[in-house]
Amino acid sequence: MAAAGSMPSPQLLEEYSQFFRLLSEPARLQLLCLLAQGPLDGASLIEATGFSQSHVSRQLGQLQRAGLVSCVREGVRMIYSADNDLVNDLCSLVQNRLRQRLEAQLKQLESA
Amino acid sequence: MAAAGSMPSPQLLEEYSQFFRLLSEPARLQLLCLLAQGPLDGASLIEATGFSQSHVSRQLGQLQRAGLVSCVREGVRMIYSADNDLVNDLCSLVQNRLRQRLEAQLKQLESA
DNA sequence: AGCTGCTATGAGCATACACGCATAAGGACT
DNA sequence: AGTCCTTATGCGTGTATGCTCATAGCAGCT
Repeated sequence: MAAAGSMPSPQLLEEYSQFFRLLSEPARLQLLCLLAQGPLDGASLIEATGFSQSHVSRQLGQLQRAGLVSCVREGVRMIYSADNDLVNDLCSLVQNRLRQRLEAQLKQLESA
Repeated sequence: MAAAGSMPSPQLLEEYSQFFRLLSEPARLQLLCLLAQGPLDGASLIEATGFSQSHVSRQLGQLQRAGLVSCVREGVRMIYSADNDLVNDLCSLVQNRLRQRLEAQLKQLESA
C-alpha cells in the first residue's frame, strides 16, 4: 500500500533538487566516494581521477559549500574529507533499486 | 568512525549520477512527489504544476524510462503512478541532512 | 470515413554548466 | 625581498538539456 505522504513546499523541492544535482555529476560523485574512504589532498585526487587541477578544485568547492566536504590546511596543501555517510546511504538505496530493476527484467526474460 | 567502503566502478558511478540527475530537476521531482500521493492523469499533472503539456509529457517519459513511473491507458487518457517509495526515502535522508546543517548553524550562532 | 480530445515527439531557442587554459592568491622556504 | 609549490578563480568554449511551439499519433465517438 502506497503511503500518501505530504507534498513538499516549492522551496524544499528546490533544495532537494539542488542537492541531487550535486550528485548528478560523475566527477563530483567520484570525488565524494574517494573521500568517503578517507581524507586525501588535492594532488591525490587529481591523480586518482585524471581531471585537471582547476576542475577538481571547482567541484570540491561546490561540495564544500553544500557541507559534504570539509578541508584543513596542512602546510601549503589542503586535506579534504567527506565527514558523513549520507552519500553512501543514498547510493545504497539507488543500488538496491538498480538491482531490483535488473532482477525484474531477468525474471521477465525467463517467463517469456 | 568513518567506514572505508569500496569504490564503485566507473559504470556504477555513471548509473548513480544518471539516477540523481533525474531528481535534480524540480519539475521532475515535483511530478514524482505528486504521483507519490496517488495516481493521476496528464491533465491533473498539468493543472497542478502549471507546466506545458509537452513539458510534462517529456519529463514523465524520462521517469518512465527510469522505471520510476508507470502508466496505464484509461480510455483516451493515461493514468500515471509512481510505484515505489524510493524517492520518499531519498528525500527523507536529504531532509535530515538539511535539518542537521541548519541546527549546526544555529548552534554556532548561539555560541558566538 | 471524419471529428474531437489527449498524448507523444520533431525543431528550435536559451540557458546552465562542465571542462580546460591561464593566472592570481597565499603559504613555506632561502 | 624573491622563488617554489599548491590551491582558487576569471574567461572562453562546447555540449547538454529545459522549455515552448507546432505537429503527428492514437483512441473513442457519430
